[in-house]
Amino acid sequence: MTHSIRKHPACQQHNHQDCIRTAMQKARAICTANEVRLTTMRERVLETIWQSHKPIGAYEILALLSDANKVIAPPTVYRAIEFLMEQGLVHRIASLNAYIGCSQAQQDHISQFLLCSECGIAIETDARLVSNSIHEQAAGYGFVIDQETIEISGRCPRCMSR
Amino acid sequence: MTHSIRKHPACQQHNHQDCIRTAMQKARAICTANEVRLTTMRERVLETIWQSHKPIGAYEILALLSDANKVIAPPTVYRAIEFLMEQGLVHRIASLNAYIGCSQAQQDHISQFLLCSECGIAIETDARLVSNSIHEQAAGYGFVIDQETIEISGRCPRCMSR
DNA sequence: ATAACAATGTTATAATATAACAAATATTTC
DNA sequence: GAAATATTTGTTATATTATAACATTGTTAT
Repeated sequence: MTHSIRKHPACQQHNHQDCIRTAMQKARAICTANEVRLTTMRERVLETIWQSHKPIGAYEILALLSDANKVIAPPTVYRAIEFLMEQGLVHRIASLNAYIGCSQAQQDHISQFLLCSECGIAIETDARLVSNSIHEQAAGYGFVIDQETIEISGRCPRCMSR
Repeated sequence: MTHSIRKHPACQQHNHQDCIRTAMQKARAICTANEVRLTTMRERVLETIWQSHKPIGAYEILALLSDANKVIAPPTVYRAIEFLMEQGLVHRIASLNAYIGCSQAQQDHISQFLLCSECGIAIETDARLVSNSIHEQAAGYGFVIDQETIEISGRCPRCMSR
């Protein structure tokens, strides 16, 4: 039996405005539930991060939010990112020093990313199986896990077929 | 049937000079085999990285190799690190912006690290099982893997039993 | 309205990493 | 072995990413 290739939205033609809208709605709901404030600044940063399915750097966010009238300083962006990560709305991609919107916010999950080195896209996948292997092995060493950074770089299906 | 906890050398009392000596010998052999030059500078950087089982930052290496007589500049250290990584003698820990000696140099392997947030120790483990799960999942998305960054942070057995 | 708290602005600087070109050191070729 | 070539290291400058510390503004509760 052959499985067909699962297509991740990020790698397909899609109405990205919907992605953003959905993400923002979810974010508002989560912040309400958590009784924390999704301020204008935090909302703008999250929206900017969701601009694409590619991880974005803090200074890139900064540039997009700044203009002649209003220049935003690094701490403002980093503080918003910190907040968004605390609420599980954003992940940090350590291997790229960049940030990406969480596509399964609120659902308790272990994140794992497939990062295309050609187009830059990040595919967040369910890492349950992978995580099980990791936990098993860690347990073998008496190691207690706190956080898992699983970042896989390579080429996405779209870039492969070109 | 219960398995006993596997003890990683890094987490045990051991003669660390032996670790260093063995690593340096292996390094020399690998560089000879690869027909590349393990110069004095590269050797000193590798030796410094092997000073402990904890990932070390580039600027920390720099400080250890510099003194009043001779101040070493960043590019020197970064170039040595680059070389050592190319030869598979050193790994970069993305989540810490730090470097660690490879404990299974030359053996073609996928590295995975258990990083203790308390004592800083890094345990390199065989990631074959984990990697299988990852490859399986990536294949499901039509994603072709190039490099795997698997960094697990938590608490090592030694710190747990204190 | 005022106190208390939270978020943002502002300035400065820390930490990590690389670019570009010059000098020194090895290696190869003759 | 000397000249030509390639590799490595030195040097200076600067890019990139991130945080510290304190002032100001905005929000919430009393």
